[in-house]
Amino acid sequence: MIKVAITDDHLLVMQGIESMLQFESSIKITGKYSSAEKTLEALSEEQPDVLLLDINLPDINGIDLCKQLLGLYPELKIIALSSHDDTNFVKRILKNGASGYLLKNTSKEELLEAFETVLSDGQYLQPNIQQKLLNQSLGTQKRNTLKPKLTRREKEVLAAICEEMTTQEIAEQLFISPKTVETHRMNLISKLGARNSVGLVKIAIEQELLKD
Amino acid sequence: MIKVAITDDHLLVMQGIESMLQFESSIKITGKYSSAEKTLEALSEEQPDVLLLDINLPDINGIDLCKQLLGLYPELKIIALSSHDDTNFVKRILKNGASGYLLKNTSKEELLEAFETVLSDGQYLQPNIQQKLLNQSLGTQKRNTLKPKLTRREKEVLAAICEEMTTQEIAEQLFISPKTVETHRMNLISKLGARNSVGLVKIAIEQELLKD
DNA sequence: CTATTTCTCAGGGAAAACCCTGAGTTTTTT
DNA sequence: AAAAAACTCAGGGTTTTCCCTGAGAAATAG
Repeated sequence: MIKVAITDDHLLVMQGIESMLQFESSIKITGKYSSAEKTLEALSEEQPDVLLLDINLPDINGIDLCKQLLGLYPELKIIALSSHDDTNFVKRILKNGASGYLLKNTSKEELLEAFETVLSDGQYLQPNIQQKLLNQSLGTQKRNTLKPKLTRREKEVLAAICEEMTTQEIAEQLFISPKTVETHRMNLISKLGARNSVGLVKIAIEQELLKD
Repeated sequence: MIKVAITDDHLLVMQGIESMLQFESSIKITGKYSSAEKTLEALSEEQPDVLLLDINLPDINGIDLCKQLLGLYPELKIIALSSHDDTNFVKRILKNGASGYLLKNTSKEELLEAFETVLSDGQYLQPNIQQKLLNQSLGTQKRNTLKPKLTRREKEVLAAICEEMTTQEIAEQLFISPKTVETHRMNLISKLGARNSVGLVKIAIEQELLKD
């Protein structure tokens, strides 16, 4: 008997999973939580074998919650649930200890297979996501997924530029010299291939560079 | 007996709705479609009274599908389903004929109420979304309230600014003096309430000021 | 511990953007 | 035809951004 818990703020998804698994005698749903807080609270009482965890939670970032939970309960297997198949996202959450990644268009069969895989210490990814990750690591990708890596400071400066702040204001906000802000701005323009700050903002919005 | 169909590429959501409504004798789910294409195909055979339509479909933009369906079947009531509560998004889909908007964290009671409301030619919005829209229209928001009217030239200049062009370049492209371009830029900043060109671009993207 | 990356800062100059005022011309609306 | 709105341009000044070089300190990765 596998004990499964679900954390998702979408009732429909919760219902969907429950309905899918209701006639599976090997599965028992031991908990349904609609927020990170409730999950933490409930797991302090009793831990399931597997937690299906929605990434887009209202209160906390799903990745942080994942990290936190695994720190508390190293035996717990977490399968990330998401609507998006962004590979960078997948990589991030897997790096933070999740054992699997499922899109919400999954099937009962896939769910069951995922449970088995992660409980025998494997890692379960949906085939198409696996393919994508593979392509990415092989460089077989088209062009668009060239998501440049920005450093912490660069992200902060970029965010401030997007807020229509001037170099002077950014410097004061970050407690650094205006010259340093300029350096970051120039590095950003160079890294992102923009011609000026306007291009920076466009790229930041398009590629969602500031999310997380 | 209300005939309800669902279009959503997430099996879990589909299952969730079905499971929620399975014991409602007044509701009959007449179709479940995982893509826009399948929906169009199926509705050409038989139309439901209400269609629960996920906005984020793989093949077509949900808003376009909504418009298309209502062109074909004016009697059809469409309730948009989404994970996001972006008010601009809500406004857009309602303008395109949808009768309701529900987040995926809805409940059975709300679903049933939504069905009733839209079938009696009303418009159903979740209370919190309604509140948000209200606040927005009351000017409780920063700059999103008014849709500023831009002149032909202003749109051209704005578009060029968004292309990362300098005043000099824009002047050459439009065969006008750089001074004139500056004037337009200043008028834009003033009209749109931006602090600089970066703000201009952000607003242009957010509010789709350059579409037509 | 070492190598690499990131973060920090500066000088100095060119270019672009920002901001005001004022004003004639053309186009559109009434 | 008159009024309003949009388009045009300029003078003249301030502020900000852009761009280069160079370089030490701190944090991170191997």
